[in-house]
Amino acid sequence: MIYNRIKLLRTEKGLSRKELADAVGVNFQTIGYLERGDYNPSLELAFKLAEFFDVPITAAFSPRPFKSLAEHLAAE
Amino acid sequence: MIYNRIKLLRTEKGLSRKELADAVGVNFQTIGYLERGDYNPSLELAFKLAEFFDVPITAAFSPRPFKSLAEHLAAE
DNA sequence: TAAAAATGTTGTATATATACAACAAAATGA
DNA sequence: TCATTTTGTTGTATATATACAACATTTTTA
Repeated sequence: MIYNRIKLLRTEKGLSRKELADAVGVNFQTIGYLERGDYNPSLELAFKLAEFFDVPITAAFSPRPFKSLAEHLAAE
Repeated sequence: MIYNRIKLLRTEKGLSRKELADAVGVNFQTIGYLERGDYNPSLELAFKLAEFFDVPITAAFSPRPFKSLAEHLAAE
C-alpha cells in the first residue's frame, strides 16, 4: 500500500478533481480513486502528479503513512 | 514511458535477477521485464527497488532518459 | 434557497503489471 | 569442455489501474 497527499496538494491549490485530472491527462474519476486510496497510481502517473505539484515524488507518495500537517508543523 | 537503471544497479551489486527479485518480493522474470523496458513497475515495486538499492526513487526511475554513466562522470 | 458544480458510488470494459511454466540461448565456473 | 547458472522468449492466467457512464449526495455559489 502506498500513501499519498494528492487531495491535500490539490485542495491547497484550489483545484477540482477535473482540473487536476486534465492537467495530468487522466479521467477525473481516476483522481477520486487515488484520493480515496482505492488503488495506487502507476509510476508514470505518480511522476506526472509530483511534477505538476512541483514536489519530490516522496513528498507526494510514500510506502509509509505521512505525518499529518499538524505533526509536521509541530516538529519544527 | 519510464526509464530505469535497475540493470545497472543490480549488476553493480553482482546480483542475479533471481536474487534481486527475492529481495523485493517479485518473480525473477518480472525483473527481466523491467530491465528490458517491457513495462513499468508499479509505484509500490518502484519504491521497494529504490529502497533496496538505497537511492532516491528519481535516481532509479525517470520519465526522461538517464545520462549514461560516462556522461555522468564526465559532467564532474 | 434554487441552481450548478463537485464528489461519491456502482457497474462494465480495457490496458497494463505480475506470476508462473517451459524451453532455448548465452554466460559462468568447475 | 561439461555442467550449472543466468538470461531471453513465448504463452497463459490473474490482479490492478484506468476510462467511461449513470445517478445520488454533498458542497458551492448566484
